[in-house]
Amino acid sequence: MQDTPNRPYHHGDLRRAIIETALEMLRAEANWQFTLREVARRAGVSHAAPYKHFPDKAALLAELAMIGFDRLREALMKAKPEASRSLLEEITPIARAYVAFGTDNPALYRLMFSAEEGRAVGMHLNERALAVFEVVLEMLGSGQAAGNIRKRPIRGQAAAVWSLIHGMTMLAIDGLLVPEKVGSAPLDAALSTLVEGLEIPQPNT
Amino acid sequence: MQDTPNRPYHHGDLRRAIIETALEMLRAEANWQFTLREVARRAGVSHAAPYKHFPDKAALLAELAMIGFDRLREALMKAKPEASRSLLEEITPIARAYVAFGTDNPALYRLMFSAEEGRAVGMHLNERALAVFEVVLEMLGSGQAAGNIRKRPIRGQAAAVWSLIHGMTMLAIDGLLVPEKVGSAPLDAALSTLVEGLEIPQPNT
DNA sequence: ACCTGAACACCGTTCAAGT
DNA sequence: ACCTGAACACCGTTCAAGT
Repeated sequence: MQDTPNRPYHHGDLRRAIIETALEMLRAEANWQFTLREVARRAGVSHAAPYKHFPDKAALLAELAMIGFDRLREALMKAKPEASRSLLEEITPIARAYVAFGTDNPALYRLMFSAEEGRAVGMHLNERALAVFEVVLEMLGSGQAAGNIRKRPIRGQAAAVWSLIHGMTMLAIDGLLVPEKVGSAPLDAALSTLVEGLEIPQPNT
Repeated sequence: MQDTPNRPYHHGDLRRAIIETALEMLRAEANWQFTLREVARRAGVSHAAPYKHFPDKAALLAELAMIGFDRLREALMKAKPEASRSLLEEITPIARAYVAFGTDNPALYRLMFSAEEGRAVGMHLNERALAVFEVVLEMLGSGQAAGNIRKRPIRGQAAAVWSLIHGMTMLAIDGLLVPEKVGSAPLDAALSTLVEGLEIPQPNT
């Protein structure tokens, strides 16, 4: 696919090719044992070539994880509704987009949260992950300002929202939170429980 | 440790020894690349010996994961308070015990939720995992019966509780939900948000 | 400056042979 | 019935050598 018929000795942009090949393979198979050699093989280069562009396997994984976080953040921002009357209307599409990102890209999502090495190396992985947290934070901030949300420490509320959605995504990927096992539409049900804890109680409760 | 000085040719109870050695190693190092050969080495047997007791590496991982779920369930039941006046009083010690289990045994906890193979093999891993879900379910059931909890579909509420606590545990293990980064005492803050969504609104809100 | 091929130290898994 | 040792096909990583 990315190897030209008369591929020259020098690839041209092997770095990008490696990343794209890896992302493709992550998308294709959910339970794939990530292998540097296989990535190189499919990119059409020797297994030693990647080492000219990444210090080691962990560095590539960290890079992929960062891309994953960036994409997740974009997906969340795109899902953000223009205007919304209630918190549930605001939070539901974002939460849906989040879980959908995870279940559509299970291997990548897992990778994003298991790159221990990448995190230890001191790369910008943590910051990228916390950028997702910021999206949640902003949403809650505007909700509090609009008077839709209980006045509580906002970082605590954000921790609750992120934890719940991240946990649900993980359980969904693991096949543990599917309708047959846990009741129908677990996302919506869990979400409304969460929203009831965030929003200011209405008279008709 | 578990290899006697004059160990005979036949180990006696190698199956148990392998499991215990593996658990020990999981406890010792948080970011350990699980290696069948290293387990065998530390158990004092050849690297082929484990294959007489487990069909393959995935089977051993699945077994360890099941043990992990059993221990988690025990820890939760032990943490369950005798009597409790409010939902927060009931749920807080359980949630604390859950997160503590994860942060105390990060490698094992990760393993429990990443044994894709073990789940596919059709072992009883899923059932063991869902037994944890049952603990949450029971707690909410008694809470609803006592009139502490909003009358909502209970499986949805349980999905919210398990997702939030699982997500928080994972984020804590990943070092993403620590006080410095996310505000102080994220567990307590998130928990009170969740509890506000579960319990029937009090007049003094 | 970028890539290859051989080499090294590891894995998981199998299988004939040992006790 | 249970364990070992050699063997096979794989990895990640390094390094001299090629273009």
